[in-house]
Amino acid sequence: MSSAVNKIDSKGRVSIPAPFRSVLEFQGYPGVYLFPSFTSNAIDGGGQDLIDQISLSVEKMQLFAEETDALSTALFSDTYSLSYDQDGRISLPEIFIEHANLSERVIFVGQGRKFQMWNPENFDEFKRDSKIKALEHRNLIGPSHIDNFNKEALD
Amino acid sequence: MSSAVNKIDSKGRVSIPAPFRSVLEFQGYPGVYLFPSFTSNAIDGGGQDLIDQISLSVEKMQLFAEETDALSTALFSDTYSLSYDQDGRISLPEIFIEHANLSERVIFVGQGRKFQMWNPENFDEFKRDSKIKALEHRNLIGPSHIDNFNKEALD
DNA sequence: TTGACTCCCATAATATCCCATGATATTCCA
DNA sequence: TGGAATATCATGGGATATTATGGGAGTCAA
Repeated sequence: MSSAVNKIDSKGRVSIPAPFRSVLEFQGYPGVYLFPSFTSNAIDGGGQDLIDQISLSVEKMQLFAEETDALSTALFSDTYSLSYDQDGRISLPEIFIEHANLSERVIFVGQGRKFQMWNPENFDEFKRDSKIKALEHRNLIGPSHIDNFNKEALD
Repeated sequence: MSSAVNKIDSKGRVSIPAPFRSVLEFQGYPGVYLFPSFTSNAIDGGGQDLIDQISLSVEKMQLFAEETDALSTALFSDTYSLSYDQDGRISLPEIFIEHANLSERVIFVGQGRKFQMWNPENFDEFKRDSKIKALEHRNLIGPSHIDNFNKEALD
């Protein structure tokens, strides 16, 4: 998966990088699920697998707390299921443009089962952040495929 | 899933967002069932599936209840079945305008099999509150997708 | 008549389809 | 192996379809 920078064209379209698409299609749905990252100015994305997993967590949560019902409403309201066109492009809802501070270009960063979309400049900044340094450190300890994805993103 | 803001025009009409319509029509009836939410200043909406499901649970409960009418009255008295016109618009009964405190615009919030209609400002507030509460009680909830959202922050 | 509602049409904005092109990557074959 | 033929991909842009919204005209009831 690794990472790739693509352009947002004048119509607001952006290509999902081909390697990402093949993973998504393997999961059965020719499109992506996108939602704003809770903790950073990025967009979290994934395929059917990711959304199935999240739905499951939500159901579990609802056994324990009524207020999580409210939370899932809040989260799902910002979750979009976007199927891409025959050229593999989607057009981003305004809310994502704002949340991730996007303009010309987007970087797709693979993270195993999911991926993130960033404004490339913001991502560079984030890379310098200590949280990523911590992930780098994990590479030294025990390589996993998730860590490999992150390593490439950091190169 | 997803959400969309639409306008209430001078005649009191509002378009049901196209993605929602296609789900409703798939359920066999070109219209919506609407009823005031019990728990918030919002309107709950859905298609044939939702109403079938509610009817079924009411019937089940009535097998055990003495005052059978009270329950279904409570549930159905404020439930409207509104078919939309060829442009996909409905006009909202006054009771909903009041209950959800609507004026210019409505936000439609998808929730899987059903959806809600809110005054956009009220919904923003609701969204903020539920996220804050969820963060406060994160430790009580256990492993969940909230933690996924926060994993980066916690590492 | 007036007011509420519906049907119908117009329009602007947006989204989608479809094709072209240049760049890069991959394959194939002498 | 080297280099031409082919395929894949990101991107641009024209044409078309869909959508949300405004407003005119008709219907019906009070």
